[in-house]
Amino acid sequence: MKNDKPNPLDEVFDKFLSEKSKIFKNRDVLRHSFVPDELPHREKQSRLIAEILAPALQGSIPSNIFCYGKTGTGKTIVAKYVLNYLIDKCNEMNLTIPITELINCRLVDTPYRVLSNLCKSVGVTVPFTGLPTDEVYKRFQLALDSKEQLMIIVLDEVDELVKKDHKKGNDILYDLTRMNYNLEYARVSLIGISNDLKFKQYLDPRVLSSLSEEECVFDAYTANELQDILNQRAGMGFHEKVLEAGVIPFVSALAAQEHGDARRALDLLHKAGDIAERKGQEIVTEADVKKGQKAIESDIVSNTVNKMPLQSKLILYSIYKLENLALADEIKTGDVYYAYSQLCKSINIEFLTQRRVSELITDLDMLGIISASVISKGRYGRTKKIHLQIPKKVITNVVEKDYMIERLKPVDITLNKDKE
DNA sequence: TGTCCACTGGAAGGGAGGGCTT
DNA sequence: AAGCCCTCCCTTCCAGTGGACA
Repeated sequence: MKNDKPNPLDEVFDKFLSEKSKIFKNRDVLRHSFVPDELPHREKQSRLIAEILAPALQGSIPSNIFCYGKTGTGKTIVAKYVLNYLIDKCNEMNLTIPITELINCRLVDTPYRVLSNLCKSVGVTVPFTGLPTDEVYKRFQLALDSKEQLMIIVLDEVDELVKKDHKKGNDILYDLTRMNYNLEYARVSLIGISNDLKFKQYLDPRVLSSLSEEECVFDAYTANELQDILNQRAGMGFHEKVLEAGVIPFVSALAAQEHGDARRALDLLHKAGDIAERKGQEIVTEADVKKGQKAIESDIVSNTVNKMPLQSKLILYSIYKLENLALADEIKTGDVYYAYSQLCKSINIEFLTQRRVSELITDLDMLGIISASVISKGRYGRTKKIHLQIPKKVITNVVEKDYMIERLKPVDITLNKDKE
């Protein structure tokens, strides 16, 4: 398998395998998916959820719970933590262990897929498409009700399910929240998690009342609370005295500015450790944190842009080209559409309608890649005022590397008004 | 004060590509 | 093989809108 010539990659792997990390004791505990034995500053929420789920241990039907709070405020981890604890408790007391299923509705974003995941967790396989949703629901219900058991379903980012299709999203939630009425032996409890506080307004009142029988609010962490969380994880994840004194307060302060996002804080601490390690340092400094922050931001943006479909890249590229024009002090939807259609013509591909382009512009805005605010220009109509929000370097590094876009580099873009 | 612009954004539906049931 | 259903991406249609201008 090996030839005589040494592969330079050997050096990388050998070094990694032979040397113990001077920085990390255990990297995994710094991942936000890791569930520690204790959750600082989430005792109240853990207790509340545990109290709501506890009756299930005695065979009654637990209430559905709706948890909400901003990103990185510990909603998902608290749900996982309580469920793990519940399972341990059942083990300890020789009780039937509940089936638990955590579904992230950002990834599993249609009623069909949610149901097919639920089917899988009760041992039923369904095709990834082809069946009527009703049929998948029936199969799930039948399998679940085949014996006395409790199932706890956690729908993380449940708002995504409803935002995508109000009617279908509400229907599936209605069915799941009311499922207990149709079950003879099994019981179901639903935990809905959302970071969109406006989400409730999309919900059918019937769904809202049954989903939020109990509510659990997660406030943003303060800088001090973040420090406690980071200290706990750093103690497990880093070797002793590896972190320079100011590192944790600095990371906490940065994350507190980002509306108290613990996930972000952990990522940043992890990244800073990585940077220090790669440089062969023995301590992590504030400078590493600063570099880490830049690297994280740049990674996120580049990845997002890279994964976008061609049409969105072309729209983004049109905005970039327009921003480079001296006249483009105020880029409007119409300008972008005109520029975009020029680009499409130059590489001989069909262009989308303005309605669709307007929607894709909104998507880019949601991703934070551009800003697009609706403004009125009086008798000159209503439009979106558009600005690029990412460094132009990302466009040249990522978008221009797309093999389709490479073909149109020489094309000159003009503003809509220039054509008259 | 009414008009009118350049859109926005909701709703409905088409059709392609996938797969199931009968 | 036919009929049906799903998702995804898109089009078409159209009512609604904020505010500059006549």
